[in-house]
Amino acid sequence: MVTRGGRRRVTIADVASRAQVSTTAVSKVLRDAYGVSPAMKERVRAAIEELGYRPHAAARAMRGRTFTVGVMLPHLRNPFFADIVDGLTDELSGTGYQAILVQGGSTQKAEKAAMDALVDRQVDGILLVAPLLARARLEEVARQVPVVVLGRHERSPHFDAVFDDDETGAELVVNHLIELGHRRIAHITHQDNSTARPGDLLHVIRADTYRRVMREHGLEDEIAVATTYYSEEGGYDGAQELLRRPSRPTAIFAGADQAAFGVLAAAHDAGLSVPGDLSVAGYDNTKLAALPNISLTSIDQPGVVMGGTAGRLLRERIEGRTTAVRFSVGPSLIVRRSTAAPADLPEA
Amino acid sequence: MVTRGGRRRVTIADVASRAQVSTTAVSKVLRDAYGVSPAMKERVRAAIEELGYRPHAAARAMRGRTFTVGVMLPHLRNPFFADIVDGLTDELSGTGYQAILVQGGSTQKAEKAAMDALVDRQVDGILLVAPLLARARLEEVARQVPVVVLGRHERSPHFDAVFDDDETGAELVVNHLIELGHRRIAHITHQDNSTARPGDLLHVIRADTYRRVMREHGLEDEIAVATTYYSEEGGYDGAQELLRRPSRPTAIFAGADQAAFGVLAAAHDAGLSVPGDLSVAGYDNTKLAALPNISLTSIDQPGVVMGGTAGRLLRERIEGRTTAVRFSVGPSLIVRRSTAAPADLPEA
DNA sequence: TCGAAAATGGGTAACGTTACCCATCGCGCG
DNA sequence: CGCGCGATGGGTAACGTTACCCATTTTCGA
Repeated sequence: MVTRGGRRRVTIADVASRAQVSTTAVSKVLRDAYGVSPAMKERVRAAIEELGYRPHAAARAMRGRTFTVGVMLPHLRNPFFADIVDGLTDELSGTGYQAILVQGGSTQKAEKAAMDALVDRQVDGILLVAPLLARARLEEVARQVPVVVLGRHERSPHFDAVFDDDETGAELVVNHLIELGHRRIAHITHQDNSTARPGDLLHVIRADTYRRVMREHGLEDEIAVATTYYSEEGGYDGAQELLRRPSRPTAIFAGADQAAFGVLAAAHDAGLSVPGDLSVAGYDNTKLAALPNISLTSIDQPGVVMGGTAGRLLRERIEGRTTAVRFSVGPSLIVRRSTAAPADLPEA
Repeated sequence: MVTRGGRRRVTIADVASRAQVSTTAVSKVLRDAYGVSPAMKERVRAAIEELGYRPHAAARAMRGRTFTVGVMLPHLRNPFFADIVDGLTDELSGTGYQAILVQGGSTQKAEKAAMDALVDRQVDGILLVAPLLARARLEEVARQVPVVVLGRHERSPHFDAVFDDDETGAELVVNHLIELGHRRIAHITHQDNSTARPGDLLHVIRADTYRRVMREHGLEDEIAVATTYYSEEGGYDGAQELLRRPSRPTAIFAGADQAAFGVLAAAHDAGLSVPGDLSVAGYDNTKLAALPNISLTSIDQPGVVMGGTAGRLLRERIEGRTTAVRFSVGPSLIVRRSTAAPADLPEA
């Protein structure tokens, strides 16, 4: 290891000698601990200011808190994650906590490595966004550090869950399409590589709800699901597959906007007009969905609220709460120009 | 701080007693240091395996390396950043290094805080993506830890720079529009909040190049620049402003795809067809640009390569290199359907 | 006025790891 | 046969911070 040229870091000892107090005193001031007179507090604060002291997070990690929360995201491509992180950062700002992010990737191995990386760095709490691992594995981590899981409907006594009511969301979409007069409504879902209980995964819930609503309207024979990925390529491939089927769907409900964008591309390449020949709906209401050229009907999830709530729950857990909390937010349907009545609608 | 229920962490001492060697020996094995016999190495490895030992990054941070590199991103909304991070992660995989990300935000204060957070966490190297701070401030950090800056054309003796040749890229776009027959070509640039030397900032280079190429073609009187932001809103507002001007442009070159998406929306809302009434070009060639409904002419930057290179340079610096490197990648023009000859093209 | 309790300040041993140094052993060479 | 050196292994003092405990001073009620 090369020795860097910079001056030695300002430590608590430097502050102590400057303020003519003990290092213990400085530490107490920093932590707002008991046993400090206002006068001493003032002197120490001044010394901190003058010397530009910043706590050494790694050293703190050896003893106390790091004032760091770790966030694991599957990837950075979904703009919805940006909302979550913004909500979290907002909630954390002013509390002295800093968020660090790591990429979980798409395999369980990579995800485990990412989680371990956070544990090894001694973060005070971890937010897991849409993890793949089985609940038992998450609970293992939750035994070591406070955990909040976002995007899974888990009911665990050991960590909190924040999620969108995907059942209601999917219902809104499918009902909307049925009300428009569609019967051959297909769905594109996500191929998971997960060992979680299927019923806890948002894409499974969306797909199951799609099937249930179809059945409830006597459309069980029209159920058609393509299992690809919640990504542009996945949407494209899924749509191609669905459009090749003998009874071509008149509407496709993609489980995520990203996939819906791929559906739009596939429709275009197949020479189908949207919504003339095919209605398309997504989920997440990403900003792009609102662009006039796209104008995608979608489900809005309050990502900022979800991220903020996750941050609050994490802080509560760090402060000592041990009872589990589940927080569900309500989705809302945003109708745009990608959905309309099917062209061949038989007059009622 | 609550004491967590989990078992005590496995430490180097546990491994040592299991393998019947000293902690020093274990440390040596971990670091591949000199003075270990193959036999001992094997024993220690076995013990590590059996106990599931993982190095405690925070403890390492007190003495040696953390095997962590920090990445500061302005935000998570630009999918181009995902490519950079993927490139970096790829390059780092197998080397034992882990990347952690922090959000820099849009103010210099937030950016400074984000950088400090990385320094305080004792990362071995830092990748700064499109930072706002003045070079002197970056060099201050670079004195303490290896730094690579991505997206600025900086020439500093103290850190490496990885960037796209924005001059060539902007030239490609403007020449393309001129060749199509456009004369009233406008540009949307980014309002920076930066104290960096303007000539080092990519958006300034793109804007300056736009002006230069226009002048070189005798079009100095047609130069029109809207200074908003590289974001959808920014593109929308900028386009509105440009389209209100007396001599309405027939083409708009937005400095980033995100802004170009906003331009498309503004054109739509103004009742202008693209490319019939207005040609639009972007920069970055994000995936969305390729969607048939958008089909945006853009400049492709090899983000994965840039991120990978940044990772390599960072590792080299961590290994001891102190001479500065600048790495520039070549952009390429991707022509799509958002650009065409202007409608009122006078026959030549 | 005395004693006890509260308020205030500091000493010190950890936390897990690594860098530096020293001790031992065996072997080859003069 | 003795010496020196390379190979191998370990002891130990940091790194910067905090938690626990103890010492001293101040306050206040009886």
